Amino acid sequence: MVPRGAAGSGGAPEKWPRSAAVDAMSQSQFQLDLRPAPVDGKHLVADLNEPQQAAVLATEGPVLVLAGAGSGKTRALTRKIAYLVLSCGYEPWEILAVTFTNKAAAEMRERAAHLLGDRAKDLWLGTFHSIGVRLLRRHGELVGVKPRFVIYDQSDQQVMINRCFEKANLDAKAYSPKAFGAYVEQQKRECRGPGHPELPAGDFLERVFADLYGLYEGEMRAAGAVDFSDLIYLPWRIAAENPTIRIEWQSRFRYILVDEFQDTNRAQYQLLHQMLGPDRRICVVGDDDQSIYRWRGADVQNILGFAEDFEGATVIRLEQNYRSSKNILDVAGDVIAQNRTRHGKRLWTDQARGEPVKLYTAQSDRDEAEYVARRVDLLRADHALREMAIFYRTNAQSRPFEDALRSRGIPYKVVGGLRFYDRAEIKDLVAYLKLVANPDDPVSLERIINKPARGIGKVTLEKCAAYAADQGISLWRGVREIAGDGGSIGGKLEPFVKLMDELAEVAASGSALAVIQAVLEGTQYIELLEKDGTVEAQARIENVKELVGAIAEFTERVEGDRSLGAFLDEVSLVSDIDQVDDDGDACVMMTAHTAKGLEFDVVFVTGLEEGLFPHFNSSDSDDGVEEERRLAYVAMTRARQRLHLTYALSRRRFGQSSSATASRFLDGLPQGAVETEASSYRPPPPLGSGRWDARNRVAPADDDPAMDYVYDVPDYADESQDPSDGPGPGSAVFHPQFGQGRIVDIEGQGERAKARVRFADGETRKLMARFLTLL
DNA sequence: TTGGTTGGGATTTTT
DNA sequence: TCCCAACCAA
Repeated sequence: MVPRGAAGSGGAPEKWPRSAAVDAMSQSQFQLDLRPAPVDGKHLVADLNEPQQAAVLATEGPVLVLAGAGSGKTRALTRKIAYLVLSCGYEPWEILAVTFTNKAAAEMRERAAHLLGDRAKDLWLGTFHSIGVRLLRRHGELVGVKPRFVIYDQSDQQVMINRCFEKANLDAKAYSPKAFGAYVEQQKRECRGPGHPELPAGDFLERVFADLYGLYEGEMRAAGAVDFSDLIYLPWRIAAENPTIRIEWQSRFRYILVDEFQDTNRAQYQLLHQMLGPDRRICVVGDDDQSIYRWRGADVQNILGFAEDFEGATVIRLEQNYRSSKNILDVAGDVIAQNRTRHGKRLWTDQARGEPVKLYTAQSDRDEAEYVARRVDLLRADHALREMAIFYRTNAQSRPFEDALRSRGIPYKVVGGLRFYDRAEIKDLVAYLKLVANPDDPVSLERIINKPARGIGKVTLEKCAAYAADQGISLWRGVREIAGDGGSIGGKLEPFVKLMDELAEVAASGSALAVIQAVLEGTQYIELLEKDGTVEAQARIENVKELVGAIAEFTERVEGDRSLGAFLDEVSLVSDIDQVDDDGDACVMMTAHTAKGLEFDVVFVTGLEEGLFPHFNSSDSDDGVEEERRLAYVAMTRARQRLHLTYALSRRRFGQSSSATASRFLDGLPQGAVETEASSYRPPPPLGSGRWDARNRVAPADDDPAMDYVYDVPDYADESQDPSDGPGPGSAVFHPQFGQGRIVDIEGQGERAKARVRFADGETRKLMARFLTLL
């Protein structure tokens, strides 16, 4: 390959946007010499299957790739990028590739680097949000955003909303600030700003919110802050309102690729439309069966209607799965097949059947966790721990698994829950950094003005706020002016103002690392924690050190004056999954949502109970249940070799245990592919036979991981758990001959009770209830 | 202003 | 069960 020399660095896309003159120069003068001659792309697709090849080679006009789970879409996508650059004459910075997470972007860049070398650095590759930040940094003034804006996360935004409620004299109890936050997000998702004619104004509340929306936006701009939705909405507005910019973007992004297209929302779709030139060179990749973010505003219609929206679009289906064994694919396929609203496709594989999918019925959440931990321990012989993952519906479910793994000394890693950057001590320190970057940010200021304690309480702060409002200046300027006036309040404020001035000086000449060190120095943050001496304080110190480490690492990566701002941008946009590093061998656990896009040798999908997975809050609508089912499908299709499904008959919630029944997603699993395992407990009582007795428990067999527990006997003697309210229509049951089923109805009582049961094979049979065991 | 206690409420999922 | 917000005492 011809080295790119001068034109390469001169045309560095990071300095974007270059003036038109530079563009013209680099193209006319250097293009002939330095653009590598297009190479025949055959070697790039030689090892791909036919539809994958088609996806890579379709470079004119809109392309929709419907890519099933594990069908090699990332591979096809990366090859396509390489093909565009190496064979079609695109420069890397003319290609925009949007991924769902930063981690996915980093992976794609790394893969692209194998094919493109250094040039991969120049690709526009990131999440919608990170791309949005870059666009907004450059052109934000056009929509009233300062170039040095900070990004508010959800909790910062909530604080700002509370301020607005106070300013507007609204009772936070009568008009929920949370609901308003959701309102703002929803409007921006629909590309509607304050005063937009289509803002909902039906009821009183909506009119109150519509007014408040204007106030909120004004306060955000004055604070030099943007919220998450702004990162999409504002770039869209810039393009929509400024034809020159729109044309500039369109000619810059000559080819656009979007991954996980099923989870894009309307604003993202609209932004794409703005950036897309008349040639419509766009390739979107997604899977309607894996759409799991409808609750966050994702619009499946984007992918379902793509072919109509983009007339003449090429549609390509990737249906061969390279990831999972046939048994796993069969089970997942049967689960998703029960959804009505889908394109309808069936993945296939030429892999072997593999291990049967294991279904385990646990007595309790603890029993479930013990089973999983024991399995993990056994499977360590064949699989690295990092190749084993435990998935659950809600973060709160992680604890029993943590306990069980810890007690066996198995290293594990919990992904999600409380994010690193959401921890109080980290938020404090980041708030200092944010304030240095943008002193007008009142949310960060209020957070840290009295951390550590400086005797600045509510009253003092209110006086400052009143003064600032009176003078029409920012809170920070109000604080600074009062600090200088020699009064008693001023005396308390002065040291703080002095500290901030010092920090600003450090920031002016130093890196982000220098600033954080000055913050720690000036606040004695670590020393104060040390004095505390508690275990929690120790953990906090560790976190602080980790933050400093992260900043040090970052400062090396990004040089110079931009490092503080760039670091803040990055921390504002990291997600849980981005934080997962591959070093260290540990079993990982996370929610099913977080699992999207990952794969493991061994997967445990846990808590498959009615009300939990599918979750109550989604169970009342068909759409809701279908989304839950897709989520279950996503979770199951992460598995390469072994898939374990588990549920528990009793589960602790809010500290007390309540009984549960098997999830409907376990109904009708394909007989041949699934193997049932029961817990060590003697099965619960036949219907109508009275109470279950712990004495009936059979002795566990030593070598069976399911037979490992002799404790945790469910407390059926407890009044609240009277079994009479257990078995009934809907209960999951087990029959020695017909397997699992669900009771339709029961006749008679005691020994002579008969039940009609719908079994997994779809048949409904009438049987003596005493031959059934309640699951 | 601060720090502690107490009572009520929470749990869906997150860029 | 745990976490936070509101309240209260010093």
